[in-house]
Amino acid sequence: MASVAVENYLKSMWELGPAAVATQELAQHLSVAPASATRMLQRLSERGLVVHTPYRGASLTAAGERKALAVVRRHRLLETFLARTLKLGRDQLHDEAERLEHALSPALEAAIDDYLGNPQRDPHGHPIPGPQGKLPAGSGDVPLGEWPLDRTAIVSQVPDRDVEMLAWLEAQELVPGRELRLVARDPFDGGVTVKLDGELLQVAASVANEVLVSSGDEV
Amino acid sequence: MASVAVENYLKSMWELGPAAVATQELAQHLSVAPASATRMLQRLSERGLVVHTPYRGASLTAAGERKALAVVRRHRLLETFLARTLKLGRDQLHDEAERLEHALSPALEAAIDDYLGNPQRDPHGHPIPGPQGKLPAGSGDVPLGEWPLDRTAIVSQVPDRDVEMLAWLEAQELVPGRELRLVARDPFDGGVTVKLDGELLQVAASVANEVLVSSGDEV
DNA sequence: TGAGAAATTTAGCTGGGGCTAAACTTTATA
DNA sequence: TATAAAGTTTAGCCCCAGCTAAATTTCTCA
Repeated sequence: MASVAVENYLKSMWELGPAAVATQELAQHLSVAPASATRMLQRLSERGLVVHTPYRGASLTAAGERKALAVVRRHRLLETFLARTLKLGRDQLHDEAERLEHALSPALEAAIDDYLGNPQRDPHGHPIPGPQGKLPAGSGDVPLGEWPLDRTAIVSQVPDRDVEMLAWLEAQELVPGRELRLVARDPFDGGVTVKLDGELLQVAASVANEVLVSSGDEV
Repeated sequence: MASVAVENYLKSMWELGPAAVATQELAQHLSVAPASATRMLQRLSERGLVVHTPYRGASLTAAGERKALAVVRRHRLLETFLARTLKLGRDQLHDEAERLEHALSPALEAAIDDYLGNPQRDPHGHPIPGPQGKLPAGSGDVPLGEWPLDRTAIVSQVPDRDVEMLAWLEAQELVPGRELRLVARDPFDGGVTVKLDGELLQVAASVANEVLVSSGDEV
């Protein structure tokens, strides 16, 4: 039903939401001209997937969000599937899933979910929406930069788009499941120093904002 | 580079070839109007992928065939991969691979090939073109209907599109690798009677033409 | 062999989804 | 608070790939 383009717009809207998304922001995220985004928002609006207030941005309707989450689910299931079967590195997963997510039938989606044992998180630690679009908790996850000093944390989520950052994180073994402790916070730019297995590591603010951690007490 | 539509046209051309393919035949195979096929043939001709003689049909150029075989390769690798990992039935494979084949990157194709150990045949027994588009032998395969009487044969290929026929074949366990013997041939319509594990089975001409067998002596 | 049937191509339309340039709002600043 | 800058939308264009109807070519058979 929904074309590849429509699915991508909805997914981007979801990723940039839930607050109203500016036309330009959306256009940049999708690498299209602002005028193209405007037109698509108008179409999505007609289809009831988006609420678009001219000059004020747009946000997903409930129906739009449902469709967006279906795409996100397929994406994350695919990443998990490719990692599990083919042992692809975390940095390869995103691009591959990005293409395949639009070609996955409901039957195949179900088969993959089944094969994987209904996973709750993908290899980046991102929660996988359920078949009806319900997102599992993941609520306790906070940016590494905001974690209190001297309390043990477990890395729960790393970014998936930024291959550079991902490679660096991988090299430091700063991956989901890793345990660490915050030993210092730079008061100006938000960079932090963490201790991993006794080793001290300097983490830039941009990275500390993208890496999420939790106490590890959750399911 | 090549759109989904272009890839599908090339694949159909290859499946219907190697003799010149009539516009109507192509159109039917792709479920489009004949006029649409004409226009696409003209475009493919401009791009040097096809030789089109107006009113006389078209055939693939070497470049076109290379691209077609790349699509076929992805299709058959995907079928093999899905069967191996997800245990999908032979009758589900085709449709799924049909969609995914257009979204497979070279890197992922290579990873799958590797994971599978460079398979030579897909689950239907169809030969998988190599990375450079070379087709493995499969030369000894002949239609079941043309096999000599009373000589042992091994089923080597079954159709992949016809879900009905595939289900029937599956039910009779007439699948690649199965051993059988021709005990009678209907002189009029080409139907045959085969013996499977001592059981006699009547096989209609339409089926006997689609199922390929060999002596099993090959690689 | 010549007329009708069948196949094919051309002409002209549709819609999706890009783009740039120009017009219009909103925001920011002097 | 007026005006310039920034953001957004409209207007008008492009290509792709489908469609139908009409024109053309080829085939067939009386």
